[in-house]
Amino acid sequence: MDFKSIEKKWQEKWDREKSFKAVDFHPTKPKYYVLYEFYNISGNLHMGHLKGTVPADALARYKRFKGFNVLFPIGGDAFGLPAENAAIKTGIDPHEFVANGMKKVLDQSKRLGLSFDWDRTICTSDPEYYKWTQWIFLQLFNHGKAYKEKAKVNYCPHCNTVLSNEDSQGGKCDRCGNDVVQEVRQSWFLKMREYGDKLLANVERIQMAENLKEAQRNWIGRSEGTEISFDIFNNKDQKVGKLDIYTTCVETVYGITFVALAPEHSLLDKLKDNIENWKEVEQYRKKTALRSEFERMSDQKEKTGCKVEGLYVINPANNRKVDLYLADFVLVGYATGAVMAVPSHDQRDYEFAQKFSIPFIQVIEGDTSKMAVEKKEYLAKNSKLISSAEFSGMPVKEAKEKIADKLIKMGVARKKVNYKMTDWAFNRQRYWGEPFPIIICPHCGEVALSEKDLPLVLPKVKDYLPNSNGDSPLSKATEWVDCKCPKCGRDAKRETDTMPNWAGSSWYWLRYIDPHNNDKLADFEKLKYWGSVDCYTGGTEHITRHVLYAFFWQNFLYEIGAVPTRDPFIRKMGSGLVLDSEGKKMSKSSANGVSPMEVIDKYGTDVTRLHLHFLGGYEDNTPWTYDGINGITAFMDRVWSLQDMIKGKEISKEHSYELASLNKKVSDDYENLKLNTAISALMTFVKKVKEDKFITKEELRQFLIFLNPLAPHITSEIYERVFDSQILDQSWPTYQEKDLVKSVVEIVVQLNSKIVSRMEIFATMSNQEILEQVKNNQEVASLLQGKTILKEIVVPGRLVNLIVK
RNA sequence: GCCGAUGUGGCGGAAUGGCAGACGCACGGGACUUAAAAUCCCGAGGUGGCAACACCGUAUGGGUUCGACUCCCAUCAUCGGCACCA
Repeated sequence: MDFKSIEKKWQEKWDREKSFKAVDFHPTKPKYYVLYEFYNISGNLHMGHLKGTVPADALARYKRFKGFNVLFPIGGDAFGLPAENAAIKTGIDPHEFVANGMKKVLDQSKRLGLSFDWDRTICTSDPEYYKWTQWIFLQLFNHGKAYKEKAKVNYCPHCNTVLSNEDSQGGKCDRCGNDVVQEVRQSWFLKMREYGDKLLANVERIQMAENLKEAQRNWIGRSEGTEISFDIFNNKDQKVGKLDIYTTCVETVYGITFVALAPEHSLLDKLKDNIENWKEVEQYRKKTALRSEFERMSDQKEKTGCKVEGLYVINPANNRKVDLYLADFVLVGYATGAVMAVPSHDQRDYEFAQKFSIPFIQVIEGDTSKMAVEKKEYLAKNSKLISSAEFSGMPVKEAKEKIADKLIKMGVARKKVNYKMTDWAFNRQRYWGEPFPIIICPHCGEVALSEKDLPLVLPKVKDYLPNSNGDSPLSKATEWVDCKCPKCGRDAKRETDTMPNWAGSSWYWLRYIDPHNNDKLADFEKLKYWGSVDCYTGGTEHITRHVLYAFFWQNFLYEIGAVPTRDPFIRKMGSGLVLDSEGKKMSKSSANGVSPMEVIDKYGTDVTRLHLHFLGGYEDNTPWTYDGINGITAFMDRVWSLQDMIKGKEISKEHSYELASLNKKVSDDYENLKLNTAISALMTFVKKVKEDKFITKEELRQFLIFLNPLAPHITSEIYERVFDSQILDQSWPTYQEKDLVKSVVEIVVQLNSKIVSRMEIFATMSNQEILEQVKNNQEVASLLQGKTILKEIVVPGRLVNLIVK
């Protein structure tokens, strides 16, 4: 049997007949939206793509049999580095690179037998698409959620571009892996921090693995605390300013012995004239400026700092004078960039105080002789306060609230929530991205284009490198850059930075719903019909970037009435990685990589699909190996040979139980993307049929449908041959609950939890009847002689356990 | 350091608190074959025993339970996330 020609035949047929077209507003079928994280257009598909697409495909095919109107689309994430780098290296126009790349991955997808609705294919670098990415940016801008500001941003000197925090995790550029530095630059930001609580609510609502949820919560980094205002005085005891400090440990306020500021803190410049050791302060600031924030964060051993002479603050809780220090462990980007330091109860403060001989005031019970007694410890023990005025002797948990109340009543403090997540640095000095629909006018500032001028098309250029002054490559396209201000009509220039490649992926699932709409990002009624994505598959590496961005934009679009729901996805299934022989992630760049196309050429698509997913669960990492693929090939041969074993028409009594439980098993497994156990259940059924040396026509029919989501080609072929009709026209077989119960079952008989016997009983028997049969059993009866039964445990269909003495 | 997930044969991996190791791979034996491959049949967690069988076994140590891979506590290891976050 020639799998290759069979697979080709069916792939061409599906393509020709648009077999997997989703229907808007289907009159009878309920909708189901399956999404796979679209392709980054960079080259060929790799094994990782199989790991994510095939389970989604199986789910989509299963749901169609189940009578759902399934939307299962695909597209290309095309802006970004691969195309830009190819352009720089080889001079190929990124437009062309992407067009070729798209064709390649779509063709390869067809060879994988994926049942996408090809008519909805989108590509983020297509002006018809990015018109709406720009439109969303305009809305963000017009609603005050996008702003341009001179601020410290992550910058990759290797790629010559600004990066977001999400793109600089661990201080490394997400793209090139080189160290990221921090620079003050004019940058665009989206007010993502403002959405912290809403994103957390999305995290709670979505169905997703706990470790992924936790990663997102960590990234958002919400904390609740108190912000306290400290008055600042000069050495003539004149009040010269105010300093706000955020703390989550207000209970330690009586233990403050110094206050530490981030070296970059703007207060220093304001109070420069009062600072007696300005030279020293300036030097320290310069020194820390040379080290990136990442360096400072990773270097935790040696505390460095600098005392600020001539200024002090007053602790409002007890009116104590407190010295002021600069310390590079204080980060300017978090909270107010200032810390109230309590050496006895914070290990960092402890080390800093030791180094600078700052006194300690212990305010909570515990042994602070070797290290600080920190929050975690004293909260767990609910220790008592000491040396804290009227709060001394109070348990921490109570004191925490009472002290906060007191300070709030005094008017020097307020409750505050903080996030580690920052606003999204949204501009890149790149050619291959969405141009900002913004004109920079020397008189009016940043002026938004009007919606009717969208899309603002990216001009074709010859030179893809950034300007030597660090400006974006687009700055060289002067004809495009020079324009008139829409507000005042005078000469102005376009924004020449482009959007990050995450922009296009932050809303693409919405566009699939109405991909060719010229008036709206998608028709609202269609958005309502398709709703949230029911199941979103893809890798886990984007969980703190793409998925959070997706939550952010969907919330915003919901708030401006552009979409009907706050939740982009109902369920997110994170797929594991395919590992190479070294145990490393297999990707296109991996040296030990195996191309899915090469496996398909040798073994066929169906076998390849089954083999990879038989190796391990969807969420687990799968070490790739050819070992075992022969077993899959043999299984498929056996499936093929079922055609020659048909005897009888309807479901036989020999197989009714097996068929019904197979139905239940694979249904559950497809729903949960557990393809490995679905495959083993299918194998077990074939084994049983082979043993019995027959299969009835109806049994084969159902079996083919059960296998079809995994092995769509061969099952389509056999179906056509045997039944002279199309498998895709069939619906999922149903079964009766009674078929799930074997009429006769073997149970285990235990005496004092030890197996002593096995016997067959009728499944319909009551517990009483079972017990009777067990006790009447000769073998058991002899063992029971002279013993008293203390307890009888019956687990229907499984076992009887008699506790005797 | 904090948080999360995971830990089962030679290997990949199965098991709503109820016969651990399903389903496969690799392996051993047999059938077919001049032979090999393919295919088919049989075997197989470990230890002891010719055997029936016995004992031990799901990272380690405790606990709950008639019964624990599964639930609880502690420890260890691996992977992942966050990390001087005030």
